[in-house]
Amino acid sequence: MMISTKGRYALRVMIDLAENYGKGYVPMKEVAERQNISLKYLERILPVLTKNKMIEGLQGKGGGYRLAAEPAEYRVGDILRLTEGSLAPVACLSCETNTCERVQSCKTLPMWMEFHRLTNTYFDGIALSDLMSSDEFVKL
Amino acid sequence: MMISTKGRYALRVMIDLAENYGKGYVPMKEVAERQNISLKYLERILPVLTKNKMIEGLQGKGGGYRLAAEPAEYRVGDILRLTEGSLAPVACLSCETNTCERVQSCKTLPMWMEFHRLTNTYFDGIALSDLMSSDEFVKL
DNA sequence: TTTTTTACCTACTTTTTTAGTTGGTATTAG
DNA sequence: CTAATACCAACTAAAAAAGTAGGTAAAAAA
Repeated sequence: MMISTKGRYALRVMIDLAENYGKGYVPMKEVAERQNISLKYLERILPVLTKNKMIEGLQGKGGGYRLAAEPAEYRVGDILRLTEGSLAPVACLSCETNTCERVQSCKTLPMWMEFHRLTNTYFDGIALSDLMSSDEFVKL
Repeated sequence: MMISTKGRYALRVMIDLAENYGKGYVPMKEVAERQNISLKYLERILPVLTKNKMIEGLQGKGGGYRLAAEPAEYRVGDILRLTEGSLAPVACLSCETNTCERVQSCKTLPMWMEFHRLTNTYFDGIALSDLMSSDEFVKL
């Protein structure tokens, strides 16, 4: 399985916040209930999104989270790469610590690279706004 | 990471056998040495390929494995689906045990389904013969 | 100023998956 | 009979995934 709960939950939270865009700060407790996800687990997933300015958190009563920009500004690819670390299909692509000494002769590497490119292109082609309830998701 | 060693090793074994196609049975010991993979681990991975008639094993001295058909007959997608179980990006797609009760309202499901289709199409578009040393792998 | 509500933080735990290893048995050629 | 091979089942160690526990800090409302 390529996408873990981290990425899937983060995406669902982002969609939820997108659907509440413009209504101020939304408490994560509400999102967790709506999405039926453990609040505590969500709290562990969100920091990477706030640190990368995707969402903004406000502490205290009346606080919560909100999107930092319009839903159309967000690419699903960015959200998944942040939360999953990478969308690479095999380890030797995910970072520069490529310790594989067969790189030069590897017969499958080009295939993995091309698939990686394809994956990024696909998810970068989808905006958060494409996944909101009002829209029907249609993609060739 | 989507593809584990099971799928990657199986693919390398298949390429190795493809490059020795027509030369009779090749002992897995040789393949393991060439590919620098534990023979014992390979022995655990291969049964699914033999049971599905992808390769043929012959016991005893002078035995080994060989492809059951020409390299061009094999699709990378088939090899990966057999060894990895499925190429689905998320669990809710990989089988009919879809216990998720949000199926109807899930805003991300169509996106995962389309990516799944894309993935299968990509890997089904590559034949084992495309990965052999003689060929230069070029794919749009 | 006290209470309540929220984000934010760190360490721990449990379960599952991955990546093997160990120790064999069955079969076949020479 | 011996050597080389495929074939088989149980076990193990390490890592990752998925989530819990138990707080602190900040801000608004009472």
